[in-house]
Amino acid sequence: MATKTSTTPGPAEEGAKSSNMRSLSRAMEVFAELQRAERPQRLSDLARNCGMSLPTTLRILRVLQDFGMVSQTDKSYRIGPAVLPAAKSFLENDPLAVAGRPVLQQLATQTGMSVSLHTRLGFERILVARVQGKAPMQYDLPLGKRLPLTRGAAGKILIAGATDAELQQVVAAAIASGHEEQGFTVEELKSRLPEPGCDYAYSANERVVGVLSVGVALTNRAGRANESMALNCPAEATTEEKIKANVPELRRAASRLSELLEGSVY
Amino acid sequence: MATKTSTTPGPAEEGAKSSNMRSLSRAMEVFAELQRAERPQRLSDLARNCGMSLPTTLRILRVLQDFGMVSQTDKSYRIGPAVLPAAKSFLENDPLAVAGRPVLQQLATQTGMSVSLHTRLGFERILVARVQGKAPMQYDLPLGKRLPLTRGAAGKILIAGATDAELQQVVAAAIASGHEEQGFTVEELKSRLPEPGCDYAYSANERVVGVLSVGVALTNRAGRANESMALNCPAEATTEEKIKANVPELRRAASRLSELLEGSVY
DNA sequence: AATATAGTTTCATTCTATGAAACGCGATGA
DNA sequence: TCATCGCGTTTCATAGAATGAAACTATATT
Repeated sequence: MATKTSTTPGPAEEGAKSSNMRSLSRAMEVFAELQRAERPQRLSDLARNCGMSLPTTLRILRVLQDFGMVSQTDKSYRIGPAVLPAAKSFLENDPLAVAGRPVLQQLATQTGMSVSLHTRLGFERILVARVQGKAPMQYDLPLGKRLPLTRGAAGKILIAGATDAELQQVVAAAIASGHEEQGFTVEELKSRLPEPGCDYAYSANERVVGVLSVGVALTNRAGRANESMALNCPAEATTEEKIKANVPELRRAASRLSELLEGSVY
Repeated sequence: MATKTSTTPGPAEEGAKSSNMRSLSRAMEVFAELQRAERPQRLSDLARNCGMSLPTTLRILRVLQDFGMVSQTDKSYRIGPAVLPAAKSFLENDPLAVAGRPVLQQLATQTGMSVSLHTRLGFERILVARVQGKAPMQYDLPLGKRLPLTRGAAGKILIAGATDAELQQVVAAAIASGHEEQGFTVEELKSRLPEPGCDYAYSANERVVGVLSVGVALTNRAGRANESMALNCPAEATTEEKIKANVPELRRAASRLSELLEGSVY
């Protein structure tokens, strides 16, 4: 009764796997490109950035618009309202998001720290759930935020066992998304990652200055780790020692959630 | 300098406009179908409900999964985590959502009632923003909720000037989505709609028993009304007279928002 | 007004998307 | 244990959808 959950880490970013369903893949790239840039985009920008012809891009946009995935004002395009019901559906139906909330809540109460749950998507991670701790964590981290795999305990633990080839891609993506400087190398990244054999990651002032964190991966049996859970705390309220003392609790919560996910026969 | 904003009301639901980009249109239908059913879906269900062959449905799902729009556990599919960043992008960049929030906030403070902002999508409307009033409105109405056009002031005002042919489609969609009973007719619907010439709609106990509401449409110059704003209040805290007394304020807020939307040169 | 730039439509060609059929596989039941 | 069934997956030949060049229109810039 093996349960295999996956949101394939596949392309998700710049064209990679080609072949199947070309037009659909391209449409998804246009859609992704629209999100990447904060500002609304013009047709010609989208076409150029996605590397496709104007007519093709236009046709894609028109269909997406018909379904509300894209809206248009004058000549500029942006994400449309149909994504809201989709997000609602995800938050209400995805086992990770649903089962995760109470687990996070309990852990936050136990530890007094903020707890967050991330899913890997391509070469980034996405914040899927979060519960505030006692120390309020001023900086804002809303649901759906795209975060790097290269920084923060919750990111690093997801690439702890990765091959050099994959780390290379991770680094490239982090640079492309502006999370790392231009010259950032795999070697530098490796120096941050947990020692082999260590099942948790630690970070201090890595993604956000003044914040410490520890993170562990959820165990999707028979598959590369795809989700992670982390504790965050402002430096004023904790120390490396103290936050690491919570790793056993964190580990326990993560196992509990992993088991819940296996159990639910979706 | 006419500003034309549109999220085409087009298909969005059951296949309608066919022709262009068949594979993409079908993919969007699969995606929509996945949201419609709360429960995760099996491949064969999706294929049947969308009226397409198994191989085609499978190929579509695989591509959507590559981009995180869909996730799979064993043999069942559901909406994937990539919709969260998309929703975030919408909420942060869409002029309606962005400009709407402060306007709603102010109106809620002024009137003490809950204020909500909706966008038409296909033959439904979607809750895009909401601010609670003093009387807390117990029932939950989260962002992204799909609501009918046939009930509630915010819905009815969006079809106030519609043709019979269109009302017929609205009625069909409302029945299909379970918002209206099987035998519901266009005539019944018409009896609820505001009198011709009246620029606001009123409802009492229509969608939710014990709630009164008034709604007005935003004026996208040169286009069918696509967005609406409404005040809601529990019956204990107001009366038809009292809530209607707020219509001028509501109208004013809606105009203000409409102007903001025109102004922003996106 | 003239020019340049961006968007849109047309159309012939190519190759992708498609479903029928064959296959694999696990579950159910005899 | 074996046969049967249902569902998912792969293969493959074919139809027709997706594509980009080019022509055309609209909009901005000088």
